[in-house]
Amino acid sequence: MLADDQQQPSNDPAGGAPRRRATIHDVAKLAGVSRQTVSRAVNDKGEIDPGTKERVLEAARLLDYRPSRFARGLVRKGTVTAGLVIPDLMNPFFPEVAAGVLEAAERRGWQVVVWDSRTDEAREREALDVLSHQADAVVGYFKNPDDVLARHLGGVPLVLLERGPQQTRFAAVGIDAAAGLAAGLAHLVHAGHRRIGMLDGVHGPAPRRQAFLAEVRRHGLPVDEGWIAMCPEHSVAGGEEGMERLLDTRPEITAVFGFNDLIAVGAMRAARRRGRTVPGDLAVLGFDGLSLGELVEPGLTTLHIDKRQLGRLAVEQVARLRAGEEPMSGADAWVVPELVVRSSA
Amino acid sequence: MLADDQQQPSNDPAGGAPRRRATIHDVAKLAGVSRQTVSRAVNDKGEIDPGTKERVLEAARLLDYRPSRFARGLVRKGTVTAGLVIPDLMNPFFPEVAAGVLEAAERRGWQVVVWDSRTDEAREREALDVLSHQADAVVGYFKNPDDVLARHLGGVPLVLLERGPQQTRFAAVGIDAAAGLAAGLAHLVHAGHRRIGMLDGVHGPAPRRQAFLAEVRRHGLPVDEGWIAMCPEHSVAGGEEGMERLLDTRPEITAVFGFNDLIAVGAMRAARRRGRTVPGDLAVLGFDGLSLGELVEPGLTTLHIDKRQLGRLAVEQVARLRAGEEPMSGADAWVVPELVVRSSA
DNA sequence: TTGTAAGCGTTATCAC
DNA sequence: GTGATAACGCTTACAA
Repeated sequence: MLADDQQQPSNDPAGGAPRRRATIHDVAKLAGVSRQTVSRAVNDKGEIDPGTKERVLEAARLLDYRPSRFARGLVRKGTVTAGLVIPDLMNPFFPEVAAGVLEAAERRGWQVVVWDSRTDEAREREALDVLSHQADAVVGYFKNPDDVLARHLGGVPLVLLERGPQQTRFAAVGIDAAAGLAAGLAHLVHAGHRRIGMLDGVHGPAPRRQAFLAEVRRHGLPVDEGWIAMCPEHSVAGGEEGMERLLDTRPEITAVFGFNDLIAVGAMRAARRRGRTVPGDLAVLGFDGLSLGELVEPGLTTLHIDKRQLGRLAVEQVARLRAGEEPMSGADAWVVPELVVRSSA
Repeated sequence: MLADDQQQPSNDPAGGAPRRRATIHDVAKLAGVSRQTVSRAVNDKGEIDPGTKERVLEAARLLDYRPSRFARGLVRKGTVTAGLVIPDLMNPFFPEVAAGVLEAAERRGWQVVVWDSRTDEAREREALDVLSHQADAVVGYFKNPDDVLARHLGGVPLVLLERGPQQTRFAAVGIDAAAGLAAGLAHLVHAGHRRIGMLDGVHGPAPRRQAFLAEVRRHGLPVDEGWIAMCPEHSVAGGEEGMERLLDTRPEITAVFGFNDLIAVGAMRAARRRGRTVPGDLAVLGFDGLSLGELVEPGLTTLHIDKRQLGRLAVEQVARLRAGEEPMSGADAWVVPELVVRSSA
């Protein structure tokens, strides 16, 4: 049986030059039947004599025959491949989004080709150059502006992750940063904080920062761009660095909102290294809801996002695009963060 | 220009039934040229009049034409797609391995289709059933035994992650658990521990446990299966549960080795909840080297693995298989853990 | 510069 | 049960 062939370089019966892969034709010839019969045997349809079938399968095994997915795809429609572009596999946030995408895609019988762009705009473009040829649709995180994306997309449908409708002309799924920050800042203000800073991420969605600013002002608290420190990267180290800087320029803050949980954790570490206690001297609020937040001490208070759901939604958008339907917009295409209070704030 | 088309349901110029996708033929007809000319325009080869090219491109845009990747693949060889089967995207270990795979694959110009098996044997088989048709090779983590894998592989080359040569007839890349545990236990023993338990993972590679047992015995320490508690899952929660049990049955232990870092962190938490200090009353040693280990308190002492490298190696094995070469074996196909001492042990 | 013809490897249709 | 024959959508010679 074909199945029993386990030693891997099973190949090369003649032991010669690196042969081209066997085709259905070769198998047919070797088995002394027509290509059609080979097809029947390999895809085990009925309408074939068990004996012939056996003979064909044996020939196939001998030649290490595997049907060409291209030829097959050409003739059998229905194989859908989606591209997924992820900026940073090391940030636990994104694998979880990816899990949602994979889950939803699998449910639809789609495959997913994954690319790691490492938050690099040039790499994003390379990803699109490839995926635009190999995928039926693309979902992902992109820093490149709409027109650049379009140029490298060659007409393939695109669903942007974490971009609001006012930020792109493409279909998108996003996070309701405003709602999240309303809850988050209400919590901080309620706890008595009036001098609240932010640790922003360099290449992330601007809405987090805007929502922060809006909410702070709505509460009538003092704030300006000086209260916001940029983190060079969306990591714990980046958060530490940003916090150091913020503590230098605005030592009076009593609370800080981190662009994401990694940055927030970095902020806690930096603050404590500077001799500040958390939450005593400095309250820290994160954004993401990584499980990491439960593990650090004190536990991280954060705006939890259903990342899997974000991924699932993205796939649903793709499906709509493909069906020629209007993509979801507004609240349907949003995930709303939920405040999870632990000890850090 | 084609590129400027950004609104997404751009489709459906006639506004009718859900049309089939336009082919090169349709474009040729609309532009009033031959298919060959369309091909030239789309792949912008030279040898074409700028005017016609423009006209063709316009027609293509109008029809929302995208070349079929199948037809293309059929005629242009060289598109390689690898399948990657990952057991648990929520464990930060695996995204990092995946990153290594993606990195190496990209460098070779390969694409990677990712599947999340969620450590489920049935799902592994489903993944293989699909990937065996859609991928040129598969790498991944599998619980299914060799013969089952072979049956669902249909002859597609497979590279197993974290299986030693004595555990599989397939090509594989592994972790030198023995070397790791030698270093790890030496450290614990040197620190004076003589009663060391282990928190094992249910469906993980057995070598960790075997190496643990071997090393403990080599040091002449008391140990039997009772010193090893099974964790129901490879997570912090699983580690907590296992530790609870171990503390019940073997309260005399002064140190514990965790199957992976997540489990080790769970062990720390459970131990402390039980009133034991770490490392004072209980030393904890992990295995993986997740960055999480630096963030918890106390910092987790662990056997650090270069996960990216593991992924890269796997891709290299695939390349060898494809080239008909002998896959690497022994030390070449191993990643050696490195002891990272922090405060937990 | 452009068109014609011949595959690429598979499956579906329809005879035999 | 089995085998021609015609697609499938594209590219690559080779002509024109």
